[in-house]
Amino acid sequence: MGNATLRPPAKAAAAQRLIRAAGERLTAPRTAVLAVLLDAKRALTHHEIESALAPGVPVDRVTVYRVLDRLVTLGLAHRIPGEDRTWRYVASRDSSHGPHAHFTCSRCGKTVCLEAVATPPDVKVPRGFLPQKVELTVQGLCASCH
Amino acid sequence: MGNATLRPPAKAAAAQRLIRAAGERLTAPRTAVLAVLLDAKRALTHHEIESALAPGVPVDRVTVYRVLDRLVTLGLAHRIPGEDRTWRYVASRDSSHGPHAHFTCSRCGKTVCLEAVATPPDVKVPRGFLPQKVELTVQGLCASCH
DNA sequence: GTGCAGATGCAATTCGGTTGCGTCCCGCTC
DNA sequence: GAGCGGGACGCAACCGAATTGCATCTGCAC
Ligand SMILES: [Mn+2]
Ligand SMILES: [Mn+2]
Ligand SMILES: [Zn+2]
Ligand SMILES: [Zn+2]
Repeated sequence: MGNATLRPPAKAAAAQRLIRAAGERLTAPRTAVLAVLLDAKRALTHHEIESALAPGVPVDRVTVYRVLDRLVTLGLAHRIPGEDRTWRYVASRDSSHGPHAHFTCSRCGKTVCLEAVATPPDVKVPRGFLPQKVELTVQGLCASCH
Repeated sequence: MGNATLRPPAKAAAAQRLIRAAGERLTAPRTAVLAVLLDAKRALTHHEIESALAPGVPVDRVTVYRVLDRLVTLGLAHRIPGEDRTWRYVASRDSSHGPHAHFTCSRCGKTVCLEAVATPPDVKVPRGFLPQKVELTVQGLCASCH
C-alpha cells in the first residue's frame, strides 16, 4: 500500500531463491542479509550491512556474522580481507567466473571487485608447499578520493 | 664470558648499523626488534617477536608496535596482512628488489616471502581510480602441514 | 500438529592493535 | 663531561571487530 519502506530491496525474492537453491533453511535474517548484498554495488563491511538492515526486521550483530559466514561457505558471497583488519562482503554475482582481484581505496575504504582481473593461477611456491587460493588486492585512491 | 644467552642474536650489530644508517636514534628496543627480524627465516607476528625478545631486555608491547611501525616506514621491514587479521613482519633484506608475493599456510599461519614472484605492476583499474600498491598473497599448506 | 536439528538473540569474552600521558634517555652543544 | 630538549619508552586504559556459550525459538520434514 504505498508505504515508504526502503528495505528490504527488490532483491529479497532473488535472495530467497538463492538460499532455497543452496538447500538451506529459509530465515528472515538470511534473506535480509543476502538481499542487502545483492543490492550493493561494492563490498560492504559487517557494520555497513547491519545498518542497511536496520529499518526492517532487526537482526542481531552476531547473527549477521553467522549468516555471512554461511553465505561465504555456500559460495553465495565472498569476503575480502582489508588493510584495516575488517572483512568486506560481496554477493558472488555469477558462480561461473573465477577468482578475481579487488581494489580498496586507502582513504575511504571503498572496495570493489575487479572482475576483469583474474588472479594468476600459476604462482610458483617453494618445494613441498601446496597453493590453494590466490589473493590479489590493489590499494590506491578511488575516483572520489583523488 | 661464555654465558648461554640465546638473545640477542648475532644480528644485533647489523641491526645497529641499519638503524644508524637510517638516521634514527639508536635505542635498545629498536636494536633488539630489528635483530630478531634479521634473524628470522619467515614473517613474524607481533606476538612472536615479543617472545623472541623476552629473555633479554624486556620491551613493552606498545614499544614493539611502535618500533615495527617505524621500521616499516623506514623501509627496513615490510608487513604482510594476514587472513587471521594480524600483521606479520619481515626485515627487508635488500632494498633493491621490488614488491613480491607472499605465501601463508592456512593451517599453521607460517608466512614467507616469495621473492621470486613479483607483484603484477600493471593491473587495470576502473576509470578515475589510482592504483598505488599491489598485494599478492597465496594461501595454502606449507611443507610441514600437508 | 509435533518434534527436533539447526538458527537466533543476548551477554560476555577474546584479542590485535591504539591512545594518552608522565618519565626517561639519546645525541647534540658548549 | 655536564646541560638540555625532543623524541622514545613504559604503563594503563581503551577500542572495535569478531567469537563463544548458552538458553530459547523456529523452519520444515514427517
Ligand atoms: Mn570480488
Ligand atoms: Mn616479503
Ligand atoms: Zn575513496
Ligand atoms: Zn603450515
